[in-house]
Amino acid sequence: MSKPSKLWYLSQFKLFSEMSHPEMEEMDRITVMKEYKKAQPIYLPGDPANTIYLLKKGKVRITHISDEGKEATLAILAPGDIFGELALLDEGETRNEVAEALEDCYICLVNKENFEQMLMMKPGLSLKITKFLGLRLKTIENQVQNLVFKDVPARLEELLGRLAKEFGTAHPEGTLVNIKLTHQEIGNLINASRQTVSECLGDLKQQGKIKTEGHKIVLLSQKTPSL
Amino acid sequence: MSKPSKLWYLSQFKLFSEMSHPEMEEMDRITVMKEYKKAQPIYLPGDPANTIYLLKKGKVRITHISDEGKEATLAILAPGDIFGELALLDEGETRNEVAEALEDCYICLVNKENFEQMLMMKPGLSLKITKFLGLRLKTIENQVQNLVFKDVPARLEELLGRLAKEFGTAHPEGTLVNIKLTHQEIGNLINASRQTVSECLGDLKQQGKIKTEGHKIVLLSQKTPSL
DNA sequence: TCCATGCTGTCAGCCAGCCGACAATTGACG
DNA sequence: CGTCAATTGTCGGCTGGCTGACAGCATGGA
Repeated sequence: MSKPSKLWYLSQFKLFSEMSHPEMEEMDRITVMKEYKKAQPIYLPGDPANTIYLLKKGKVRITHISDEGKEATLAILAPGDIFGELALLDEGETRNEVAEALEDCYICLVNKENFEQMLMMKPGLSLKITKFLGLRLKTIENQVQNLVFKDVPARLEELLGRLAKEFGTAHPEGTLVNIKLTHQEIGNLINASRQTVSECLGDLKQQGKIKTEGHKIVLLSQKTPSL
Repeated sequence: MSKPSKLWYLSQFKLFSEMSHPEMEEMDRITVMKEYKKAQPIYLPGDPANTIYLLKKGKVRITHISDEGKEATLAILAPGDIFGELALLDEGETRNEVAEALEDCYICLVNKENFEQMLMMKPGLSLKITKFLGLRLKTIENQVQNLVFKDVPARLEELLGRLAKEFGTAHPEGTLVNIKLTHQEIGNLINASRQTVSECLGDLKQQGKIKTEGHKIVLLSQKTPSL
C-alpha cells in the first residue's frame, strides 16, 4: 500500500506526541483513515455529528452558510489539526457548517463512542483535549475581537500575518504565503466583500507591505527605513 | 455562619450533579468560597490566569476592552456557570478580559493545579468539562454568526430572546426579562451604539413585541392575530 | 427636598463598506 | 494556440449604523 502508514501519521499529531506506544496502537485500532479529493465535502449542514476528524495531510476549510447564502469561513486547517469535535457534545446533534477539502487530504475518522471510551481510560489525554478545546476557544474569541474592534484593512493584515505563520515558507524578500485564495475566499475569512478585499490588497501593495507572485501573496519583511 | 453551605452550592452545579459524595467532599476541600460586592472586579486584564471560578450566586459580566476603550461584552453569567477556564491552558497566561460582579455574588475559586489534579483522577469529570467547553465553543460560534450575518435589529431581538430564556420570569403578558441593563450595556452585548439600541427598542415597542416595565423589558408573547 | 449625575429619545451629518456594473486579465482545457 | 470561464481592478451610488449634540427624565445621595 502506497499511503504512508496510519500509525506514522498519528504520531505526527501534537495532541498525541506524548502518547505511549501501546496507547498509539489503541488509537490506531479505533481509527479509520480516509482519502478526500480536492473540493470534496467532508460533512455538510444537517449531517449527524458522530465523528471526530484528525487531519493528516492537506487543507480543510470550515464554513458557515447563512440563509441568504452568504458564507463565513471559520477556519482553514492544516495537518495536525482536529475538527468536528463538536461531536463530543450531546447525542443527536447535527453539523451546521460545511467541512470541505481544499486539497487532496488524508483524514482519520474516529467514532464518537470510541473516542469517549478512550478519553475515559486516559485522563491525561482528556486533559490535553480540554486544553486543546480551550485553545480553540481562545482563537475564536480572538476572531470575535477582530470583527468587533477592527476595520477591514486591519482584519486583512491580521489575516495575512496568521496565514504567513501557518502556511508561510521562506522567500528572499519575506514570507511566501503558500496557499491560493481568491479575493472572495479572503473576504469570507474576514467578513468583507470581494471588492473591498481587492481594494485593500491594492493599498497594501502600494504601501510596500506585500507583493503578489503568481497567485500567491508575499509578505514583504518590513525593512525599517534607516531614517 | 449565615452563608448557605459551600457544599450545598457545589451540589447545585450542573457540572457536578452526578458527582458522588466523596468526590463532592474532595471538591469542597480544594475550593474557596468568596463574596464579591456589586460592581466589584473579579479579575482584570493582565492578572495572572491561575484560577477557575464557579459562580454560585449573582450575575457576572465578562467584557473585552479594546485599545480605544470600546467595550464588547462576551457573556453575562448566571449561577451554575463556570468562567476563567482559560486558566487551564499553558502556564504564564494572563487574563485579557474583565470579569465583574453585576450583583452581589458568591463565587468559588479553584486553584488551577488542584483542578488539574482532580481532573487527572476523575476521567468522567474530565469528559464533562470537555463537553462544557465544547458547549461554550458552540455558543461563541453562534455569536460570531450573529455578528456576521445579522443586522442590529435582528441581533437585538435574538439577544432579548436569549436573555428571556436565561433570566426570564413569568409575566401576565409574556416574559419579564429579570435583569436591568442600560442601552449602552445592551449595545456592548450586540456590538451596537447606545443610540441605535435606543432606536431599535423603540421600533420593537411600536411593533408590539416588547414593552418596558420600570427599567426592565417584557417580551410580549406573540398573539398571532386571528385576522 | 433639591441637586447632580446618569439614562433615554431623537435628530443631523458622516463614512466605511456594501452592491451592481463592466472591462481587463488570467488560467484551464481542448 | 484559441476560447471560455473565472478572477481581478475600479468605478459610482447607496445605506446601516456611528458620532456628536442636546433636551427631557429618572434616581439616588446629602
